[in-house]
Amino acid sequence: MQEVLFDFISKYISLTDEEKNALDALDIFRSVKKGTILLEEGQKSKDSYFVLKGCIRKYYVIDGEEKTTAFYTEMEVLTPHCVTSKTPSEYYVSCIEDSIITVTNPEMEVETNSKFPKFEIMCRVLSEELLAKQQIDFDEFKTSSPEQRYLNLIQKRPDLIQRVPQHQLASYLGIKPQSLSRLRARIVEKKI
Amino acid sequence: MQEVLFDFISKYISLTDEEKNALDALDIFRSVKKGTILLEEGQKSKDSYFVLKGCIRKYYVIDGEEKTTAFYTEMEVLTPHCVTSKTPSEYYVSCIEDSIITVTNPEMEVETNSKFPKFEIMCRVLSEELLAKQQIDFDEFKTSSPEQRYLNLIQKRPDLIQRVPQHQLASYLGIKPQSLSRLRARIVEKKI
DNA sequence: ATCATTTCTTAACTTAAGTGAACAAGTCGT
DNA sequence: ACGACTTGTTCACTTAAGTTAAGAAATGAT
Repeated sequence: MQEVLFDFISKYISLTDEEKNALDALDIFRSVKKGTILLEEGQKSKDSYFVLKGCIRKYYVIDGEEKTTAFYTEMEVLTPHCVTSKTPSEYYVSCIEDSIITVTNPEMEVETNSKFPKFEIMCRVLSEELLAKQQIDFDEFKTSSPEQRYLNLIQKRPDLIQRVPQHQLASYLGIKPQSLSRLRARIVEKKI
Repeated sequence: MQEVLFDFISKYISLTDEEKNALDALDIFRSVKKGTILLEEGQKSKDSYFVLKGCIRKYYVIDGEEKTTAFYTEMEVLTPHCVTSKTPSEYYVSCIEDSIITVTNPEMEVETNSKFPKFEIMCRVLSEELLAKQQIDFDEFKTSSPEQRYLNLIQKRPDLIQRVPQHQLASYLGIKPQSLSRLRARIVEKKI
């Protein structure tokens, strides 16, 4: 499984054997069962998750209702807000498929970054990339209707539609499950 | 005006006189008039903007309609997507008040970062911070109705409601100007 | 295999946003 | 001061999403 991580990293920086060993030594790989809750509301965690295989989801509970706002699949990183803000988490993170992830914390990063300055650069590039992507996604969300957003999702992350329950997809699209169901029926209607 | 920039930077790293001089030497301060278009759709620009005073806005033109997706005010940075993606810009950036901004490009950053490794760290922290903030904003947007979003905006960025035209605010909230006008009337109604 | 739970769909009704148009108020340039 | 353009509001009408509820289908546990 390390290979998947090394391949990912090699897109940003080249790794020496020494660096690979240092990463191995951190013992960051975890195998998690579907349904496992990685982070709960109110918890103070320092852990970031990088998905090597599988899917994790972030959700809020508002007025007793789950509101899913993000899915993280292969090669995606989630650093919960509470890690940087040092406040209790506003949301949950759970595993919606049996998954393999890495679990890291800021201390590990600080240590690795000071030993290998290359990592600092990779972290900056990565978070800048992520920020740029996030901004485009947000813009698209704001400028389109729920129906357009769903059609857009079919184009951009068709896998999600297969692997994720509809009611979780609905809040991801900013609507209610019934609306998504109706909207889907409407689209099929139009095609005929 | 440099002082404003130095104060901002000093929240992240401490600056020596040598470093301050290096920054001065870059000659990055610009004074821009209201209405100036800093970036046009289709353009390939490398410039990032940091607002010291005033307000700039980012907008798309979709089916002949302007869709405003972000405002940047004092102490906020905009690195347009085209800078990192090296593709023509999908959107416009214009100045909606007489403003003072800095204009920088990746070459400057590379140079400064290699001279002063501290800057690399600041850049990472900054973009991580921005990413975290952006994610919270996106989550809030997804989990709330237009009316809640407007009430939220009154709390979080009351200045925007004063300094920005309503029809631009509307698309920022993901709705049409008429809907915002109606929604505002509804809120006033409720208060009485 | 059965029961309970979760997930998804459908329908009727309510509420709010989109649309198109008209008008008033404000701003800008000359 | 004037007209042109921009901005904001209102209204009538259309369309779509929210709500509540019922039931079908799928999933999981024992």
